[in-house]
Amino acid sequence: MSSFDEFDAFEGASLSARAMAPRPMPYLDQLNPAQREAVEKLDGPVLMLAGAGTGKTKALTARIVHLLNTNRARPNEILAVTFTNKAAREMKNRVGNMLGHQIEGVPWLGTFHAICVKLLRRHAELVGLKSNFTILDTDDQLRLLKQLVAAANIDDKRWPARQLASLIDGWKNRALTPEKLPAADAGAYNHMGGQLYAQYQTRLKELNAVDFGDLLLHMVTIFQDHPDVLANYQRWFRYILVDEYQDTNVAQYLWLRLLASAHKNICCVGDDDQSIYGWRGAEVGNILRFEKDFPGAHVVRLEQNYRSTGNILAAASNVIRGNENRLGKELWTEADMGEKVRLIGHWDGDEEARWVGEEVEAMQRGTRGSDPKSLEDMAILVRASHQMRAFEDRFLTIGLPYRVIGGPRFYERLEIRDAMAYFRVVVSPDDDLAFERIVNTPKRGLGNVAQQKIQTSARANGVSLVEGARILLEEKGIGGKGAKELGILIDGIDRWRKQGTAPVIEVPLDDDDVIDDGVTQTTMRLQEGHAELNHVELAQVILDEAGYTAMWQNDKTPEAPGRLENLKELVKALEGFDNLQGFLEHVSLIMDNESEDAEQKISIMTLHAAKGLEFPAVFLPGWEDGLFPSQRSMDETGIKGLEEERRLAYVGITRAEEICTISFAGNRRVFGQWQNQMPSRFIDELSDENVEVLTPPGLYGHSGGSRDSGGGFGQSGLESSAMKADGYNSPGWKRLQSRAGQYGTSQPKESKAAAIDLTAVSSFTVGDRVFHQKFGYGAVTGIEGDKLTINFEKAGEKKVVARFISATDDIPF
DNA sequence: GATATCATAATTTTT
DNA sequence: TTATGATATC
Repeated sequence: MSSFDEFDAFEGASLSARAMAPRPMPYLDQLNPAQREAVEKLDGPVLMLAGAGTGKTKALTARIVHLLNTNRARPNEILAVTFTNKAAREMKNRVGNMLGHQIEGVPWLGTFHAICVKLLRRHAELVGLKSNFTILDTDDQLRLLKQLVAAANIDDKRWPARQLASLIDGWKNRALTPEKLPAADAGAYNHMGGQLYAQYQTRLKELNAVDFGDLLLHMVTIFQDHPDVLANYQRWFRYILVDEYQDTNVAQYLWLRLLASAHKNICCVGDDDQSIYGWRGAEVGNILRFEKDFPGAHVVRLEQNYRSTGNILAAASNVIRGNENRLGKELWTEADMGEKVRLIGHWDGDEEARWVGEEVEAMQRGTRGSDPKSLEDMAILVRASHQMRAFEDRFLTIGLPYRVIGGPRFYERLEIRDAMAYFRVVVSPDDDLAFERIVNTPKRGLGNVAQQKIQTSARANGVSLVEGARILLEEKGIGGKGAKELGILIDGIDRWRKQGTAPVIEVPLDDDDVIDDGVTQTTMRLQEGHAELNHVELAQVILDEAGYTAMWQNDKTPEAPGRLENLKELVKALEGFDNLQGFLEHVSLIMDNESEDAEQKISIMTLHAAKGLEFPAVFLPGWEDGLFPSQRSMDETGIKGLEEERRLAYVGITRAEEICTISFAGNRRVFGQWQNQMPSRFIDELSDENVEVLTPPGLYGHSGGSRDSGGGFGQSGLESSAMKADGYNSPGWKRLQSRAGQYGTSQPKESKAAAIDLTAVSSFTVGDRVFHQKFGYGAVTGIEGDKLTINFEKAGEKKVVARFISATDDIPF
């Protein structure tokens, strides 16, 4: 409001005065003093220490807008880096909204990796690559390493290639090229580490390929070895912004420091208390050292939290206070104290899952002392993904819709990588890794021996695998079924390439993010005229004619339908690109997993995956020493590891807005063995006065008891009042229903018996063969209300709610 | 070259 | 316990 008052004052002024008036800055008025300070201090180094839920994205986006608004920089002179595509997308959207779409956007806002790809394609030749290099996924990387390890005659039992991969990864994170590798590191992996690393890098160059780590490493190398190139970018990027600075590794740090060293207009945003990726190479030291790196740095602390209640904040603060190495921040809030953090112990992990399930349902009904909550408003955050299983099993049994966040990303899935390998072979015939991947997928009768022959032939003739295979066939080096199939595949590759190719011409690059540094390529290749098939049709043809689609259609495993679905999605995603090549260049960096579905579900994810998210109600199960904090973490990195675990605890608690429930179990099955568990040491670090201890049902007296424990309640005062407030006539229930109604598809999610799907129940009888999304095929062995007992072929006997089951017959009875 | 069987290892995973 | 990967066997 107030900003517009100012603006209105010009209404009566002279035209010239009005024309020269500064642009209004309404975005500044929405900031608190600390945020505003961080936004307005535009020049020189700034460290924005932003605690959880303190509005750092808001400040960051406002800062970008302010840079533009004050004419400090044009949109393409701002470099803004994030770690995730999601964060980049959100920032782009918010900048766009603030600017009211007056400009097209900020072209150099993106992830470290995305920006480095863009830069590296311009300067690829400086590190011996062509600008159309491919980005290898971890699969390809591992396959390549395995070959090198085998060639070096190393027993990969004792020295798994995987281990070498993570060593190399670590070196790249630390910006160590093979030449710079310290002797101590080079001696790792049976004294061969350094040597194999060098060989790996050589091989990558031969393949015109890079891995994720190379994207940063190559750019650092280029900047270090070519001061002229660096100087151009130093001039070009007048202002630099960095999100999640506590997560930067050495390579990213060097990259930033090189770019910022001239003007030092760098603003880093982060929270040392949320540094949880040390094991991935992140250096908390980077943020702790900022003021030394950039003398005279302006440090701003964002400490007002807009997310959580007082109790939650206080409990979290007390935990994190246990860490020695921190810059120190104290979060505060204007919000009420709210409910205390709830703490509860259980007999074992199953009991814990059962209890959480009941709590979730109670919260849905609104019988937990607060308004009814949607499942979308709740999350279960675990330390390790194997903890999810108990919850999934339980939720399946009671029919509670859930969603697991994380897991393999879309482009990491087997079928997507296979499909992309086909595309790669067609687009770049010398992509040996892609060829290796698909040569016998689907099965073509080309096993180890045949593949070895292809390798030998290729090497002997100094050509790619595809050509090697062609020669091998001409020389009749292999015979039988394999030879025939290989011939079909090679013909197919030739044909597909022809069908998808049109004449190529060079056209000037007309892009507002071109940097005029004299080195940049100023033309790009464009397809002219018409190919026989457009790239979307081509993709479909490739998958069909290669027999890849058929392979999954004939597959009887429960995953097969989903995989076909994913393939369809992949082909559809192609529509957003001009050609296959363009798709392949970007896909590994941009495809993510988010599929929005209409149904309301509770989220289950790891604590790591939860960073940056928030939920009204959060469950934190498994707070037991050894599990959380993780024993391995403490064993491997000692106090450093423990402190990172503690930060993880802090991250977990601060995800909660209103209700935070911590739980632990006294017994847990670890690798099949029952183990006694001690409550996590972090539990005792919670401040007493902010915690309410709940008593679990069943701990005293009967053990666990029946599932339908609408009557299993009775332990705390909350519940007795909850019981009274229950019933479908209560205001809470009505609100729940009306809210559910907004989402069209979803029926009111059960308050127990409320939503039994009678048609589903009646449609099954004992003995029916049925299909379940997760467990696959099975036979019905019992029916009990809306729950079916099913003996699954793969998963064994389970009790599952009928609506998750579909009949395998097509007869709809 | 494909299938069955056995040994082995087992956090967290932004790109 | 379980999932995965390498060897043994057909």
